[in-house]
Amino acid sequence: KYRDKEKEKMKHKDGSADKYKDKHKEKKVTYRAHNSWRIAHNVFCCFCSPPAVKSEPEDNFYHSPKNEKSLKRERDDDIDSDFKPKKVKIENDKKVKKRKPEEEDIKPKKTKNKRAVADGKKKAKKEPEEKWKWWEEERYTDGSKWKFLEHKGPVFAPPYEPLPSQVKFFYDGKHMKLRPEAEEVATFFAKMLDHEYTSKDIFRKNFFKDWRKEMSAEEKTKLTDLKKCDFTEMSDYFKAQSEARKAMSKDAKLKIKEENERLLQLYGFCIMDNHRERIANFRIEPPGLFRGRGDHPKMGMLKRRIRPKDIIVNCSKDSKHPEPPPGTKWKEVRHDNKVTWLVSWTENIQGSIKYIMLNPSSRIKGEKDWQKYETARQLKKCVDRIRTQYREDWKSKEMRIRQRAVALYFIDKLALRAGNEKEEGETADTVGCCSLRVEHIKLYPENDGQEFVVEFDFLGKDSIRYYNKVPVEKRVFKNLQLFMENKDTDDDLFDRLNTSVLNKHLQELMDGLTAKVFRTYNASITLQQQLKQLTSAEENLPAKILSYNRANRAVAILCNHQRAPPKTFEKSMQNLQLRLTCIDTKRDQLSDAKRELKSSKADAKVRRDEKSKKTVETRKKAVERTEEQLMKLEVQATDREENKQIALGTSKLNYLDPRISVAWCKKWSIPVEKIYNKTQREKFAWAIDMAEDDFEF
DNA sequence: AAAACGACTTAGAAAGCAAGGG
DNA sequence: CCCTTGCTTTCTAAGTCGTTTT
Repeated sequence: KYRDKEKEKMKHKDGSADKYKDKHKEKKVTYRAHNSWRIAHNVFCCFCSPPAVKSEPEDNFYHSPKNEKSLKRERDDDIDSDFKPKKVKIENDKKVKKRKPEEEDIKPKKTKNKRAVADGKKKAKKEPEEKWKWWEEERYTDGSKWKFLEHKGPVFAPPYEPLPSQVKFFYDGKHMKLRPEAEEVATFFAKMLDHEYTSKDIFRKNFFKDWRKEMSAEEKTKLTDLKKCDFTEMSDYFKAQSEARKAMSKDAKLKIKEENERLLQLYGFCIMDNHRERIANFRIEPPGLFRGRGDHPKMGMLKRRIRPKDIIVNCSKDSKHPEPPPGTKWKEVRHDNKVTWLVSWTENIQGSIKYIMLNPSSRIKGEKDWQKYETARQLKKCVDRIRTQYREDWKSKEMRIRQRAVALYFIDKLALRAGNEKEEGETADTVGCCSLRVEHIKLYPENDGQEFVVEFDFLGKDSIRYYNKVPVEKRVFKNLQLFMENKDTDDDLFDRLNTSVLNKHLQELMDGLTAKVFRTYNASITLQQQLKQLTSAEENLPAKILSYNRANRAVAILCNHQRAPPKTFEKSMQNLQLRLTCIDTKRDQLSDAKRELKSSKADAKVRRDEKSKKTVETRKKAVERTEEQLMKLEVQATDREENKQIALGTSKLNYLDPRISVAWCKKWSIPVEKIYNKTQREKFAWAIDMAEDDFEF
């Protein structure tokens, strides 16, 4: 056993010697200031807390697979076959095609509306098609995403309009007229002058380099130093423009609105398989300066204008193809129904492909979303087994297995992202689980009275800082010590692991399982568990909603969804103060009203006439109303306070099975509008329609 | 087997807008 | 009625993960 271990260690040293390049030596880690509260408050959520505490909720939900579903077994089998998006083995078997992954109501609807075939496009346009329930129809099982697709193509960015001649640009104090190509790029910079980006070295360097590419030979020789460029007149001009826009007459504003609506109706929808569906982003991204997040090496580079000849159009052969603008041609028109995009182009900063796709309310996005949650529910059934296994694997004699097991433990317990490797120098230096480096964790055999504490401190997606101190099990701790032996701070912590190895392993544990499923699963199960725990029947509506938001917040904390507190942080604090004063006033009003009520009651007793009875009634009502208002304000204030730098939206939109929320609303007779706004209701229409109050994730 | 590519989901910031309080 | 101010919508960057190419 020990020899093996040694062998592993050797491999470690030799095999990966050149893997440990000096890659991250001089990276600057600039954390956002607002994250410091996390350190200060040492925030934990249910999954970051010690195992002992954690195991309680688990018991409620992590049933062993057998107990859990003995009754429903056969049906689950069907479900399984439904949710193999890629490897559909059942090809033409109509019987298996029932698209209901939901156990409760598979049978009734399956033959109702067959997906109509690819010809009735005209008709689809006519009928406004009030609320198509795609979730009651069959799904494709052959890997195709649609049979018919017609759209009008993208809307291009408006062409550049040269500045009026009175708006001048100065170089080294002297007026200089730029030719339009160079002037346009200059305006991009001018528009960002107030932003701190423009003071960053890399941004300025990248911008200037790309700007010079747009200059004439003459301009190039003259303009050699960005510091000598004076964009203030341009900047002021644009500010004035936006002021003018704000101050426009109602009429003019309406006109613009109408024009936007016209554009939306024309370009904002497509016809996919007989249904008119909303497109998410039908406008091509306008040119401008690239704004990466965090310490991005390419910030400030010129994002070039996209022209028709950059565009690949995807639609069905028998559709009316979109026309390129007069005098131009598309790069290509293709008819690929194995993909969901309508338009694509290659972007020049990273060389990646950008797409125009459908709105989240569309069938094609909704089905996928639904399926995502079904996969997570599958994980629920086998998560106990998987957890047992990775704990076993902590003892493996193979280094790669141990690393895999510890990484998986982090992904499960802390909801970390998988952490693909990234090309160095192309993007900001951020990491996820598999790409953690030695410098990102600290080990404390003992810390604040807890044993085996791991301190995480790294920049994750979007350069959002992840900071957490977590007690772990002894075996994990010992393993981490082993992984860190003889390594430099910028070496990979899991040097024998990457996301593709991990996901291959997960695939073997459960069909469709990947690292991100754990995030979805843990987020949703946490919501369900927290809702159960926090909601009490006696509470009134605002209090229940506060409970919902708190449950939501637990998830957001788990997933580390942060937001920058508004720039006017101080001001918002003042506002809160104001709100509190407001509440106080309400409180006074309330006691006044109560006193009045009492006196009028007494009055009524003496007089016993209709009039005084009425007064009692109205005063009673007044008290109730004020009480309600007070409650509402208090709740609002607490909610906001607790929410200061936590963003609930992302988890609500991407991680929480909407059926949990819908079921909760039904159970407590809370209008779903209190939880989901219009957009969200559109996206989750399937869940709102199908989830009953007894839905269990 | 590793690098590159392609398609798709997830993400926070900024822009736009409406509603409620002074 | 105006003006914040907070919510919604838009925007597009930045991930994940499977497939294809080298």
